[in-house]
Amino acid sequence: MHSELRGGINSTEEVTSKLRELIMNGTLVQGERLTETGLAARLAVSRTPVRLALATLEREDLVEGAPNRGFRVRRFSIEDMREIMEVRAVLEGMAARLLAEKGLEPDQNATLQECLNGIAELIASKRHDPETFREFARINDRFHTSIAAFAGNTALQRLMVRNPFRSAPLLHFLPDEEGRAALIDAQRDHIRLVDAIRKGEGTRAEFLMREHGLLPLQRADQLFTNINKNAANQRTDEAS
Amino acid sequence: MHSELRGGINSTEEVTSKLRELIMNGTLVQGERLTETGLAARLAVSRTPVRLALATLEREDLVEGAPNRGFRVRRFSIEDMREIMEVRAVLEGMAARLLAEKGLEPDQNATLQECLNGIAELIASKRHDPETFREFARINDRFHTSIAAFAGNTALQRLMVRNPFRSAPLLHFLPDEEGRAALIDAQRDHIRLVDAIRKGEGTRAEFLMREHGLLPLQRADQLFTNINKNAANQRTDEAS
DNA sequence: TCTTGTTGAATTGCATGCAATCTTGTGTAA
DNA sequence: TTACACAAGATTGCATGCAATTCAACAAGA
Repeated sequence: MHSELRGGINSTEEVTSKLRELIMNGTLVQGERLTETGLAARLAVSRTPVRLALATLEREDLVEGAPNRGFRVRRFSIEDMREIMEVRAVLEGMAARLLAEKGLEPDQNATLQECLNGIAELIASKRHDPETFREFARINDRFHTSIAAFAGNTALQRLMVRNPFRSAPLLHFLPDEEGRAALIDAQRDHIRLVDAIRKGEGTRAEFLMREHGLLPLQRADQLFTNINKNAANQRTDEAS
Repeated sequence: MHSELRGGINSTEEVTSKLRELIMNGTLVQGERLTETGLAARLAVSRTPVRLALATLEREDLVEGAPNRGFRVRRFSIEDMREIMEVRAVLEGMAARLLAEKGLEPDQNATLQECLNGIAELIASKRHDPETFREFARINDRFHTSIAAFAGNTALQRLMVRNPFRSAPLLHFLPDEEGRAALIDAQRDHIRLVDAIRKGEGTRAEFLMREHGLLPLQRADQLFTNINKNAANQRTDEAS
């Protein structure tokens, strides 16, 4: 009974976010079996909140369950991630368009500008350590979340909050140099995006955002291509 | 303990879909309080599956719950419905674009054609009774569901299946003549949409679908305008 | 060696008890 | 009459027991 929990109003919520975190940061490996009793013991609660939490996570597509056979951590293939990002890109594009069409309030404009400035500072600092990338992820998240919130469509906003996939975590898989390049690319996109929104150019904003949303995917492809090339080269080497 | 249930493998699923149905068809009124014990008694199960079902429905935005204060049926304002439809229209537009870009398999093409033919028959029959509208709703649903399925993005498909709002039910609120007009409009949209998909014109398909998705909204606005006009006239009458 | 049947342990799904929290109705004081 | 306080009833949230199902290991037969 080592209480890894305690601190929230109700257990179910605590368990849900704790599990979400454990899955997202890889502590619970993809495909791993999740038993109610096991998790209950680990989190020092009874099976009831665990069961509730798992049902919630199933709706978020973080775990998948079969009747009478419990749950396991969902496996995400590259193809799955591509699909999720495509959907996200379209939804975020919609948010950008709505915001451009509606116009920015002064404080909203200021918020976006803060994000631009923050990332600009990070780039100017020329650092490429993990902390820099985490800071980028925070600002980037705020930038995108803000646009979704400012767009004024609560149904859209809710959908995006629940769709758990953010692109930033992918940066961790890139080597430092590439990570820095990705950061610069992202900033370039952000600047053009904010420009379009400020000018009320809805269609331009929408498609800039779509393209921006697929940016990490291109890098993933690139990574994959490199990996495949290496594999191919190795096979050629072996054959000779 | 009048068993309104029994017939499925597990209770939770049964309760979930039963509740979904009760909410959708209006048996459970918007804003109505839902007590676990009440529902459990009504559906002849214990509180456990009811609790799980309510958690699921909360994620679907059909009910809303507050900590320690249970759940109530969610209230949908006109504005809420507009927002949901806008999101749906964008997602369906995406599906149409993907399908157009990917190209139709022969059997997929046949399925869409069947839908077109079915609705054409309904229009030709010149009937405007409730059964005709229900049949339209069925075919219409199949049409849209098929496009979502054929698009080949499972993340998108899942999102659309879970977003419970379909436009067809709104037709019930329209007088018969308007309903028939709406049906003709929809068919016109469908034909152009399928044309765009067949020709691989992704952008055209996407925006036709967006416009099509907002069609019931325009009619709702029209209805509302009429209602308001009536109200205004009555006020003028009273004043004179 | 591979397939198939069987048995026991593990696990899920549901029911229910109990404490904590909220709601509601009544009484009291200003 | 209104505002407030308080207590009783109702309801939620969590823990846990029990039956039904599934899983795993092992043995028997092809």
